[in-house]
Amino acid sequence: MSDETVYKLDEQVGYLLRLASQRHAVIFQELAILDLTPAQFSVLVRLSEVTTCSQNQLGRLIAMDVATIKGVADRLVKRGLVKRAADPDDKRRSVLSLSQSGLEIVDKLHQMGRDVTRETLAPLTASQQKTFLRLLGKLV
Amino acid sequence: MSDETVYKLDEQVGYLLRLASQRHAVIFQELAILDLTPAQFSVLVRLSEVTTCSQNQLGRLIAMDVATIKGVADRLVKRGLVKRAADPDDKRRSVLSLSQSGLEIVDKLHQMGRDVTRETLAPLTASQQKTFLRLLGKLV
DNA sequence: AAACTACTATTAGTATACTAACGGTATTTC
DNA sequence: GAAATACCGTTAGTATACTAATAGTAGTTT
Repeated sequence: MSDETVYKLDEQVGYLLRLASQRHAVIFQELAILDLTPAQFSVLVRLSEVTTCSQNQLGRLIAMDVATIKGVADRLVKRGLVKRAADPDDKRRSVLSLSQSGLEIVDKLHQMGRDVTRETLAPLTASQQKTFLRLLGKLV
Repeated sequence: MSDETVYKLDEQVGYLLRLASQRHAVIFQELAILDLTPAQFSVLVRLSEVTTCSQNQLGRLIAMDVATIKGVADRLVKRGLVKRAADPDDKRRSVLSLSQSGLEIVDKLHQMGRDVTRETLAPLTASQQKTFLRLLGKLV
């Protein structure tokens, strides 16, 4: 006889993380400006913080694979929210920065991000929200 | 002056959920038998619980889109872990069930799932783990 | 300076995860 | 019993997210 209880899929972290991410994605989509995705949002916000950055370096700053950041950046450049330029000092690099349109929506992005977080955490009390974010932060 | 504090990407639920999911995916991959993915794992475990199920219904039981479950089921059928049969009572439906090979690994799946969860939650104390899972469950 | 190593970005391939549209089948409603 | 509605699975298209391979560039070591 094992001391383990019956295995319940609905109690596993990985499964619950997927469900929570799904719910967050729905909320994000409802509140998103310009039909931005969470990944695109992260790129824009981080880029506004660092002003200028090589593509791979930016990926590292938001935990995105080089192949992933490539695609996300491509779409943002195509939409005119991000500029891509050659680095004069290092021919390997392309330097990313926000375009004028990108710069103009930064404040709206922050407000939108706050709304998404508020709505996502709404099922929890203020104190539970603090606890949850603290513990979630430890798992990263 | 706003009463809101500065917007920090690293403190937003959505961003943290993505990072936590990434870490979980890495751990899952390290401990996975047969190179199973988390999605495939969910299908197999749920299918072992219900024995038999239509494809779309199974998707609903693990919060997977009809288009998503289609792809996941296809790969599992191709690998011989899942059987797909026509429903004699409803010509629209295809009925899914575990194959012999699928049935034989159920116990290993449970053990593996427990290991993944244990490793993923390792940064937290036992009491924190309970709290975290409870709060995460409220966000689903 | 040549060799080695490390980093840059790109590409191809796979696996989720969604939307939207489709044709087929069941059920309900009148 | 015919029409309307709902559900089934499939397909095409888009967006993340990874691996692995590649070519080009930069730095380091000898």
